Amino acid sequence: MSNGEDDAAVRARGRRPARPSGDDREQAILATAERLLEERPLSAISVDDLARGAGISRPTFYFYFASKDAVLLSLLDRVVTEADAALRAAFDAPAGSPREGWQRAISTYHATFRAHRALTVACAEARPASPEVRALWGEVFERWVQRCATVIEAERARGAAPAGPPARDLAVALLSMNERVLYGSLSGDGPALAEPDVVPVLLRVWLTAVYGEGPR
Amino acid sequence: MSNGEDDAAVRARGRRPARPSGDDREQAILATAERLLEERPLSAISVDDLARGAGISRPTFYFYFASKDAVLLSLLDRVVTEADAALRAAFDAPAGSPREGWQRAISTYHATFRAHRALTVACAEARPASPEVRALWGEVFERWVQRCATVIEAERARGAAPAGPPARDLAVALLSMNERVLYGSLSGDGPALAEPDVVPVLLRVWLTAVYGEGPR
DNA sequence: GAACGAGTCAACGCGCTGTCGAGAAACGGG
DNA sequence: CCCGTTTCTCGACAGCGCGTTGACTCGTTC
Repeated sequence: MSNGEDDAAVRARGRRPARPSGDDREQAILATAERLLEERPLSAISVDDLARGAGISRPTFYFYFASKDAVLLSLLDRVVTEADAALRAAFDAPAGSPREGWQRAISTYHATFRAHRALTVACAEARPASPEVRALWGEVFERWVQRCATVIEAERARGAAPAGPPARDLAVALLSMNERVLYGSLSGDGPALAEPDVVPVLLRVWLTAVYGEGPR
Repeated sequence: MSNGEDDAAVRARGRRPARPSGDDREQAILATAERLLEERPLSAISVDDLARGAGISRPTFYFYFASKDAVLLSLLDRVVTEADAALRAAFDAPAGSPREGWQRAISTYHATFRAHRALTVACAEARPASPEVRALWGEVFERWVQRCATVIEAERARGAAPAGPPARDLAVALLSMNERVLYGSLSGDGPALAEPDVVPVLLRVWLTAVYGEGPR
């Protein structure tokens, strides 16, 4: 949800009514996690690594986070909020044709996650194992699906795009493509698109899928 | 590679020169793995579960497989070989237009992996952690990319498809879409396409991407 | 019948996770 | 100024899953 409640509100009402000493530790853990993720996957990072990196002992770690995954979730929450805001801005930007809107959205999506490569890859890999990560990602994905579907329907309504599969289905397929292609290109695993080619190729597929005639 | 060497050749030259008793155990382990994967993810299945399910003790398991992942790899190898053969057949089938070829290929892809839902999902989830799984999947993926790229180039050469991004890049993007959409629909996680909609929607995107004009 | 190799398992060591209970350190009211 | 309360800290424990070791059985082979 990226509500920030699990972070801020709990902080306010529960812990830390006056003293600000332990907040640093929490930040230190997050920073350590981000740093270690640059060099190895989450599965190769133990709670002990995180704790030592933050200058505390392992049990103390559990005072701040329920698990390793909770740290990742907290990190993901920030990035996802950032991405969502950037994406909303890209869509709502007044200037240019709708096609330029797609272009802006795809570049923004790509740029945001590329700026947090290690975290993005780690989350993609943790998703199957962590219900929370799955839920959080599912929510933003659903939001983007709806946003895209709305735009597609608007384009169809004004006659700019032809009829086709349900706009929602198209959006799911295309966003899935973005996700997988981006992951491949960031993780460097297997056959992947080279960095500079990612956006133009994705854009091309989006444009033909949205504006192209179906089988004639 | 699905070369079968790690399975068959090693079997022939190393172990089992005469006695056939232990082969059943190996099959029992594979069968147990496939059965247990129907009900829970690989991460929730221990080597002990596999061993007990096959009626042997845990150390004995290691006589047959190097690890849990090796079992999965062995299972994946079979499915991937099957999928590759089916896909090759779909492409090489003489009848119909090239567009029908795409349709056959996508349905075949979908049908094959759907028939092994649990295994497919497990492999997708194990891929980040297992270099062998990653390598095997990477190989078949690359093979499919090349096959698709070849067809796209042929279509362009005969004037049926317009110029566009490098055929290889297009193939990577579209196959990535297939992979992610199929995984989503099989794992039932997050926003996904409903089973019957998967093939038509994917096909539509493929056709517009390959045959549609780019931004005009 | 000795030597060999396939197959089997109890027992071990390791690294990881998460928890418990006993403290130290800071506040807040009497 | 002391005392209870809350925040924070960690040593030590319990448990699980992995992969290995070493010894033991049993059929085969020479």
